[in-house]
Amino acid sequence: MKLSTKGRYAVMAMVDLARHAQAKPVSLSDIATRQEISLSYLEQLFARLRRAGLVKSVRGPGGGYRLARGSAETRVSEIILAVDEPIKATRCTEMGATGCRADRSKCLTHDLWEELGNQIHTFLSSVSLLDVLERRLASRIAEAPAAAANNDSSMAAAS
Amino acid sequence: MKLSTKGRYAVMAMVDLARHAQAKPVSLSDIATRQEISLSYLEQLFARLRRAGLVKSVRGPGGGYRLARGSAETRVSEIILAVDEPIKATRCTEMGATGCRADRSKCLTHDLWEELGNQIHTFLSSVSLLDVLERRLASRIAEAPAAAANNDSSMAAAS
DNA sequence: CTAAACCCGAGCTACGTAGTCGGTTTTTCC
DNA sequence: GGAAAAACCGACTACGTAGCTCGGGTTTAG
Repeated sequence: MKLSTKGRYAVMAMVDLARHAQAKPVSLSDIATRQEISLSYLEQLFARLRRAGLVKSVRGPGGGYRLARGSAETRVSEIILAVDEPIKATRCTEMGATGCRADRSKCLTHDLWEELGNQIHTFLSSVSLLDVLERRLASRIAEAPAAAANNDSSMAAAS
Repeated sequence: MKLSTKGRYAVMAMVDLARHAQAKPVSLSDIATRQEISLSYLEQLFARLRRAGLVKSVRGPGGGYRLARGSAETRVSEIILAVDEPIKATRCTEMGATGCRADRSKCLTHDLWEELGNQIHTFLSSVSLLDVLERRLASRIAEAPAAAANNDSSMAAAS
């Protein structure tokens, strides 16, 4: 799961789309001005979102985009996966399975990154567009039991 | 929390260091050959790790590095924060607080990224070097209750 | 038939990662 | 004391790619 500004832009746009969903479809230029994202860049993002089946397009004047499903059925993880294609993750996966298993010690961290990926995906899968709109971001996740003593709090989302 | 290969290299090196911790300190060239990371690059990483107080150096022949604390007391999150300085996250933070609060609709996703950052940090804080060494990566985190229906499983760690 | 929208892909640019290089300083051991 | 092993330092660079622009289509309402 890649976490870039591209994915963030896509989510911003989709939230905007969900917010302004009405009878009429929403045009990209509306989203562009509201969210301050360039129109042509948005077009690229929505091309991918459409191919992924997350939105439907209506062409011609008065056209625009609609959510393919409801805002409660569209999860953030889907949006990010649609625009940021997955790419390779841990060094050993590039080496094609064998190299990794051959020298165990080299890939001690392998499980760690995989598990981290799972965590991120699980979280983002648990959040729908509607959740974001209504600011329902309950820490769905139980606090880690031990070890969470000090908080070097300088947090920031990944880029 | 930035998730780059730099951070991964640092964690790999620190796990290697924890694994080979003995009476003698571990030299970077040993780590370099075992983990296939260039020596000079490792030097840069360990300079930061040292400044962050995660390792101690011993100079001169037979010198090298030691963990400043035990492997059970060193958390993965600390390593990543030490080498990948935090950087800006959510666009509105760059705009300096006011801009964000002024137009609420623009920052609907703000809470989402912040919460995601918390999730990642919480997870990585819950894992110590010893945990990685012994492959104790229990899904410390409760499965998300609803919504986790489909698994579009193409996962990969962030880059 | 015109204009509003979507659609498409080629191309550009600035930035950060990942890495090199050449050197200095400390310290051990012969 | 001198050689050698290590940490230390900082400047420099190549390269990928994220992020964005441009210039054209194509569809369709009015």
